[in-house]
Amino acid sequence: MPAADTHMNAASPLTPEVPEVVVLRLPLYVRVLSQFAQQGMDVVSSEQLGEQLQMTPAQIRKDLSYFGRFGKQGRGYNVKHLSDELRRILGLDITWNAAIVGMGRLGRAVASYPGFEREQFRIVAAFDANPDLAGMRVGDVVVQPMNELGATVKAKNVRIGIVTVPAVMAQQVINELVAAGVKAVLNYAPYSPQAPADVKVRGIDPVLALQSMTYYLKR
Amino acid sequence: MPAADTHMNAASPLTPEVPEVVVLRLPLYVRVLSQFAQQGMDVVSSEQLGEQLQMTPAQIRKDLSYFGRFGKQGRGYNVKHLSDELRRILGLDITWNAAIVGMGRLGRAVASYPGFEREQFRIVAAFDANPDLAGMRVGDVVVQPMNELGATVKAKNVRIGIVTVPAVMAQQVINELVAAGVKAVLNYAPYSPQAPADVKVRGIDPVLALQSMTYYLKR
DNA sequence: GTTTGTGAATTCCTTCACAGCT
DNA sequence: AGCTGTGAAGGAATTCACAAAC
Repeated sequence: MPAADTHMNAASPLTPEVPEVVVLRLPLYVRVLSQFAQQGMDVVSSEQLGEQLQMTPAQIRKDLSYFGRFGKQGRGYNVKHLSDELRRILGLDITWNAAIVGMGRLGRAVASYPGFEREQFRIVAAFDANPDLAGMRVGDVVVQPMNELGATVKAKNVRIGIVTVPAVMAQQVINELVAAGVKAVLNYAPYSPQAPADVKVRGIDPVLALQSMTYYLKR
Repeated sequence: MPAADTHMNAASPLTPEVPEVVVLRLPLYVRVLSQFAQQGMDVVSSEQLGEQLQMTPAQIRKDLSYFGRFGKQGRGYNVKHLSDELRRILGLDITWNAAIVGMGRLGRAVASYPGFEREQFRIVAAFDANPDLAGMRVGDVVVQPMNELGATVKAKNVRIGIVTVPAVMAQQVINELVAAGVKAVLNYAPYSPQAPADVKVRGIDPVLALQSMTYYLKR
């Protein structure tokens, strides 16, 4: 196991855990660093990062300090170096395999989204409960029936499940993915699923996002 | 920064400043209440809501207490009543008009997603910078050129913008939407935009969600 | 001079625990 | 008895502010 964690504190029996909210922000830093790199910048300050991300420089520095010391006083952070370090910390230095379940309109759109491949997430299998869809080609993969999910997930080293089924099917599908060994689920269904504590679930629901904004719109 | 006013407490009894995290959770409550209603339940406890949403009952009760007293001691909450109240609080008792900008593959998929209409968000206009797409029919609307954005947004009472353009175009498009009077933006571009404080922006980025989960996967 | 990294201070959020209502 | 609503307590996250490094 690589020594990705520079944190000390060996006295506590429990590992000093990085707050989840910090982990959620790291990809944002990676994204903005790519942008700065594309603009030809090779050094950036926490001030500049904070301006772009609408957050305080102190928060960025504090977040980074959970993982190490990546900057130079009086100068800032090397864009390429910080980006590489954060990618390594997040486990983005390798390609991750994902399986998508639900090949209706939404599933086909998600499977065709080029943003995944661009960031080294590869959809290596697709499933649908409708046997009529089996054999259909979507992107780089061929749709398989649900009964092949367990074996395929294991055979293809799939660690991530993407769920694009109707809300009423989501729990059952997530159960099957978890049973097959998946430890991370990206859930597009408008439903809050149950999952074991060692399985990470993130929801993508544009309707929830809209519904929280209307609160501020209605004067 | 010497403008540190620690006594700016708005003494107004009618505006108890609700934390944004609370507002972000309200749509979740609405969603789970619909689910319970569909199952035929007409009363729920904070315990039951908490179990479904994986949060503590106390948090749910505290959140609701920002807006009123919706439950009955010893009994719980009337599902229909609480749902109606939360929808009203969120401004979901009316239909909201939205405009979508960027009619490429992603934009067409988003515009066709039935989840918006189902929750009374109506896409009433669509725009694209490519003049060749003008006139194309997508769902219920016809794609218009960008130079018609300002007038159309005003004419059709659009309060929400949905941005499905490439990252490099996102800031410019958001600027145009804001100039046209839009006060809420749902941003699908993998980019963190700048916007005035009175404009709400929420990002939808499945890649960010995946990137924060891999941190936990790489054991 | 500039900017980081970080303990300390502060602010914000969650959970507790129980009075009070049904 | 059962469950809400809510001050108070406790815990987390953010921001401050400054010594150290360049």
